[in-house]
Formats: sequence, structure tokens, C-alpha cells
Amino acid sequence: MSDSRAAQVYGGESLLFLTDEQLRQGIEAMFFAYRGFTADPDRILADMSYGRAHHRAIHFINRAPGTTVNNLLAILGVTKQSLNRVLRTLIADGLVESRVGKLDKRERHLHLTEAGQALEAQLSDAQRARMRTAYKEAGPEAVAGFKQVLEAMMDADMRRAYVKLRDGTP
Amino acid sequence: MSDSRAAQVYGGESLLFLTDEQLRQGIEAMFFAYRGFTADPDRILADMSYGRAHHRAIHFINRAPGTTVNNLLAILGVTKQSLNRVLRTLIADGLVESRVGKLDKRERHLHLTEAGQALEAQLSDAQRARMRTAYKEAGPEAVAGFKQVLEAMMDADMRRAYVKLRDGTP
DNA sequence: CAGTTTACGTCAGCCTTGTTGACATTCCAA
DNA sequence: TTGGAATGTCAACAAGGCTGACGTAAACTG
Repeated sequence: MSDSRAAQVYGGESLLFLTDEQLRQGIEAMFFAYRGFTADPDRILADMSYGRAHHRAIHFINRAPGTTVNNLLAILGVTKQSLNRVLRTLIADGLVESRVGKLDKRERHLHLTEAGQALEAQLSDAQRARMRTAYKEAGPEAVAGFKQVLEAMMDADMRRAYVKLRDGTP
Repeated sequence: MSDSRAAQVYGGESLLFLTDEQLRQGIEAMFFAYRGFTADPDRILADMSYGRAHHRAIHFINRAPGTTVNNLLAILGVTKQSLNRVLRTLIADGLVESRVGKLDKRERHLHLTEAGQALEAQLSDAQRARMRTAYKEAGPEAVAGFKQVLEAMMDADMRRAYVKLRDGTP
């Protein structure tokens, strides 16, 4: 596994980008970048009594309005108890609305209220602003590569969720 | 801010990659990919009584052996109390060694013991394996773009830390 | 040399966010 | 009608952030 001699060539293609050093750079890039990625929303949320978990819930409810709790659970990858605690406060604070399903009354369909949409926009704007700057700095080809690698890094089920969200809302 | 009409062209260059939809895809890609990124080490650590915080400490001590507590603090971006809790257990368990500085005796220089290096290798191998697969799947050009965008996404001081680690150990 | 600053450790307490386990309710479907 | 699925809730707990306060030793500085 710990193969530092990956500077081989086969099939005519250089594999220099697969050295442990290259891989480690990618690992550290992910670590540092993710910090930046969450920094702006975190700052906004710190003032309110919300955290990153609330942001995630708000983001995906906005992204797929009417989604069920179970669906959201799968996307967020947390337990229903964890999610429920977050949803409870968001509903109590009037940011999220929970509507009993019409076809299946066990299900709860989640929607953002106007206040919820306002907060979503505020958080989203901050996060997008950073993304936009990064995209601009790196250029379109880099962005394409960025997405390719990230997608390849996901677990299979997360990748399905990602692609579904991406292609489901054109 | 929420400009959905970014499909403009100026200076002859398409800015289609800067639409809100494109940016949102990037945001979700980061979210889902980061989950995959941490999944393998998390699984390994779950069996022991360690968490992601221990992994981070071990990673950067391995990366910069002899680093001081203050230095590590800056890289990890946590409080000294938080880091201390983690370091204390790692030192107690014989994975990390803390040596009093020779020039400045206030400083503690951190090193991995053999056991620490073994765990680091185990965690690192798992994480690199995933990176390697992703890199292979996406190809060298995508990897270059991936790193460019991530670097552009970092806060200025994190970017400095990243570059320093990257270029300091060639 | 005296006083201040720096580096580090630690105690106490709080918060968010994750976990498991147990249990109730509602309702669909076989 | 009964089993299972979807949801919600209570309780208890742990990891890992945070702040504030305090102590010690070493280094720096006027």
C-alpha cells in the first residue's frame, strides 16, 4: 500500500500523479479546503443558535422541497434522532414546515418557510461567493477536473444521491 | 449575489461554469466527497477509542515531525484545550512522544513512536487507497484541476500552511 | 535584575452533534 | 387483522468543539 515508488510509466501514460506525495497533497488539500468551505456559513450560524447540522438540513430541504424525513436521513447520513433534534428546532422556529403526506400519511414532507428560504439564501450566498471566487481563479477546466475527482471519491450511494440531485433538477 | 443569469460571455470566455447551479453542484460535491474522504479512517478508528481528531493530530505530526504544539494548533485550527485532550491520550497510549525543546525549553516537540507510525500508516494507507482510485478514475488533468480549485477555496492562512507543507517536504 | 510575554498544561463547565436503545403511534399492505 | 414500515420521542452517553481561569517554567526586554 505505502508505495512511494509509484513513479512508473506503463501504457505510455505517466503515473507521477499517483505517488504517495501527490496523494498526500490531495488529502491535505481536502482538509484545508473543507475548512474554508464551511467557514462562511459557520460564521453566520454562530450568531444564531444554529450549527452546521442545521445548515445541511436547510440546504437539502431547499434543494428538494417536499422531501421526506427518511429521504433526508439517507442524504445526510445521520440517525433519525440526530436529524429530528435539528428539525424540531427548525420547525419550532418557523423555518421549516412539516406536512403530513397525502398519499402516505406516515410520511412528513419538508418545506422551507419564507423565513427558512431567507436564511438559506443568506448561507448559500456566502458559500457560493467563495466557490465563485475559487472557480474564477482556477478556470473552467480546473473546475471540471475538480468535480470529476470529487465524484470519484464518493461512496457509491453518496454518488448516486449526488448525481440524482445534479441531474434531477436541470 | 444569487445571480442565476451568470450564463454570460465576456472577454470571449464562457462563464457558464459560474452559474448558481454549477456552484451548487460544487458545494454538494464537496459535501458528499468529504464524507467518502473521511469514511475509511473513521471506520478504522471506531474500533479503537479514537476519533477524527486523533487522526488529524497523527497525520500532521507524521508530516512534520518535531513540530511544536503551537504550530500544530495553528494548522489544525482548534483550541489548545481541544488539542491537549487528544495529545494527552495519544501520549499516554504511547503513540506520540513529547520532547522538551533544546533551544527553547518551553516548547514541546512532537514525534510519532513506532506504534504511532504504524497506526499512521494504517490510516494513511486506507485514505490514500481511496484517493488513488479517484485519481486513476479521473486522470492527471482532472487531478491538477482538483487541486487548483481546492487551493483557491482555502482561507489565506490555511493556504499558506498547505503550500508550506507541500513545498517544504519535496 | 524585575517585569512581561510566551508556551504549555490543566481544571471546570458548556454546547453541538453524533451515537444506541427502548417504546409509542400511525398506517399501509399482505 | 396482523406484521412491518415510517415517524417521533425520551433517555443516556460520548466525542470534540468552545470559553474562562489559573499555574508553571522559560524566554525576552527594558
